[in-house]
Amino acid sequence: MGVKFQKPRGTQDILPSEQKYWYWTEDNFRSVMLSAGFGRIITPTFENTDLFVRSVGEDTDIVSKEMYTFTDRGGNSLTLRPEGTAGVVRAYIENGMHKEPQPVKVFYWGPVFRYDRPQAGRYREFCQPGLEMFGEQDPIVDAQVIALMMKFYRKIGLKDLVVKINSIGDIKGRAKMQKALVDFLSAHRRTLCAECKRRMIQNPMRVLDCKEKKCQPVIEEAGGVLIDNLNTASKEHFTKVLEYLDDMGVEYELDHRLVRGLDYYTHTVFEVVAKNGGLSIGGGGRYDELVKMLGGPATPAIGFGVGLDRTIDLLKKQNVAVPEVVFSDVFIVQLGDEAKKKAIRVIDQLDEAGYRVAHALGRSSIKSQLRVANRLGTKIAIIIGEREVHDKSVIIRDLSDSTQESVLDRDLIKMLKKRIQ
RNA sequence: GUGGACGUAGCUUAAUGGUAAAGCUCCCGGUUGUGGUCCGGGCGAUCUGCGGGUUCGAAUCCCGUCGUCCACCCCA
Repeated sequence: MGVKFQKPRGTQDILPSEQKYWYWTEDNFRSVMLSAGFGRIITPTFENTDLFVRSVGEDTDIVSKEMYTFTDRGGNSLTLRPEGTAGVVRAYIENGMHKEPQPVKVFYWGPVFRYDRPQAGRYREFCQPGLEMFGEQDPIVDAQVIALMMKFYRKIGLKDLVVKINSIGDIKGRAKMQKALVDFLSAHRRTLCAECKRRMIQNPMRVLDCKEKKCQPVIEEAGGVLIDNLNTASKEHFTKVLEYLDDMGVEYELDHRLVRGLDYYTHTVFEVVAKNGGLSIGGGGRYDELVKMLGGPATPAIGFGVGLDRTIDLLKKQNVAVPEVVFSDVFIVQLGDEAKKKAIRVIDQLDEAGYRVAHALGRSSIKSQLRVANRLGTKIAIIIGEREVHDKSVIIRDLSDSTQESVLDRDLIKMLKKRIQ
């Protein structure tokens, strides 16, 4: 059979056998968020293109070459969200959430889209849970948010992670810092690649992202230039954040080259990676100017996003045992027409009692039905044949140890409870 | 966006110019109503992602295209 259609490049089918990882991470994420006082928010999967251009930044890779942008029938330019923050900030402003008690704490879970060349751990549609916290600029929340993110990773069972962290300063110091950076880069312009020379003028911070070999020595130093030129307030903020992290026992690693691919960040930026290297599985930072920039009141804010697909890849790589999804507690086997009718009644009864009931009513031989039960991994089989119909009884068989007993219909639930706690 | 490898039944692979194999899975059976192991049998590639070309003849060679993976880039 030739397959006519295949999934679009960079997308994935996540089959039932994979779902245990999704339930596991989703349940944990939700409980970590709820217990920390975050409320769930669901925003549209697509927004006006301009929202992303303005917030993420025109000269970022995301906006300049990775967005799924389309024109709808009304002629509006819309874009499938390439990240989670912009939409939440828009919602915060649009719904007047700045009138709610601050800080406002929300979390989300959903797909994001980037037109990028697929690779292991890199998809065009991927799942990105995250949180945003508005209205608090104290460095303690930077540390708390990072700690919360690590708590999630710890709860799902990941080990050996480290937070890479840096500060890119506040907006007031940005001009001076950028000038120092540009001065420094200009002095070394001959050793920089063409792209960097362009970025130096358009968006100097982005030069730090360059991986061009010839630029490396300069960039290495440039990171130091940034840190050295943080203004006093920014330095203080960053120092406090690190202090709090030390205090909370969160393991971090300073990375002066970390500037992140989105323009809206200020102060603290961070990414999480496995200690033995690999892709970053989550990241975030503070963005104190974004709310105002998008038309809201000046509001400090901070957030992070988790790359769930990569997180799950890492769970597998680290052989973390996640709970199996139980598809069925009992399996009903029926033999003959009358038994089949009785089976339907028993299925209802057990369903009402809260059991997950599996069956293969379309099959007739006991062998084939038990084979299915075995394949599903069901612990208990309930066998109903002609004899049981007459005796008003059923056979309860424990497939794990091959013991079985005949019980009267009216004792079924009671006897089942003994075998399944 | 750049460079490279790869693409055979649901899955993992074999066959490298001569009319597509195997294991697993799946289905059926191994005496009266009992699974997992074992044994026997069967379904399964409208033919080797798709389209074109070279050739008497292609899964095997060439081109294009789609997809996967790797490196770069970027990030989640």
